[in-house]
Amino acid sequence: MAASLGLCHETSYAYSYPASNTSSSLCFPPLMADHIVDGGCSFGEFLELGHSVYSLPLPPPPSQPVVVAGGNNDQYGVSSSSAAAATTSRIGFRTRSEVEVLDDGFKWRKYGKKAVKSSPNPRNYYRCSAAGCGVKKRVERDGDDPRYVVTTYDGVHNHATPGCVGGGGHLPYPTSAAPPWSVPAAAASPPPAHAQAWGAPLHAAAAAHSSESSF
DNA sequence: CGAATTTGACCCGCGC
DNA sequence: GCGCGGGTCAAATTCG
Repeated sequence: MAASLGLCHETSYAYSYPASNTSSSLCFPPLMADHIVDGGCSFGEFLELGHSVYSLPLPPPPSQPVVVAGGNNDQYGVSSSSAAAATTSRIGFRTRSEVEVLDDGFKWRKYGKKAVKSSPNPRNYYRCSAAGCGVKKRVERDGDDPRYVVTTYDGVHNHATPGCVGGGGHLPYPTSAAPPWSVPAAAASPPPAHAQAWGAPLHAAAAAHSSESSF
């Protein structure tokens, strides 16, 4: 199983997506479906789900449905946002990693670093370097447990990652097996059987990840 | 030489 | 209205 890979199987995810956006080809870090267990999913806070911790930083939309993948509300909390958020979705997840910059297939350019009060660790700001793509992400070490890195994505990529498109092979899963959050509106289907494989290559990041076998 | 990173300053929004 | 905190910008520096 994923744990044997010695990778970031302790990953927490939180994501909210505009239900209207179904055309985006998103490739976010691997989700260890096999590690996602039960947990009363609630918005606005991290959820410890077995080895994984989920957080849903955005408040639940008042009327939009929460699209859940895997047929299990406790597995994937993909919340749809209101119209106002149709262009600004936010996804947050916590990953146990020694490196802060996880290789998710996209090319990020750092544009800022800031010490925030909510955390003793500085927060780094990255922007997708792809032309026309305004997706941003914030990366910071978890104040409670520095072993974890909290990453928050802001926005939706309007392009495929080099690893997502055929031939790239950068990401740990094939495009056809895009993770549920890549197709929010239709995410009510179970994750692909090979979802576990998503946990494989976070490449450099993965290489630097601490071995989970000790935990 | 070009691209990416670093770092301080500035701007904006929110709470008091 | 003021102060604080968070986020972004832009110039300088560093690295490939």
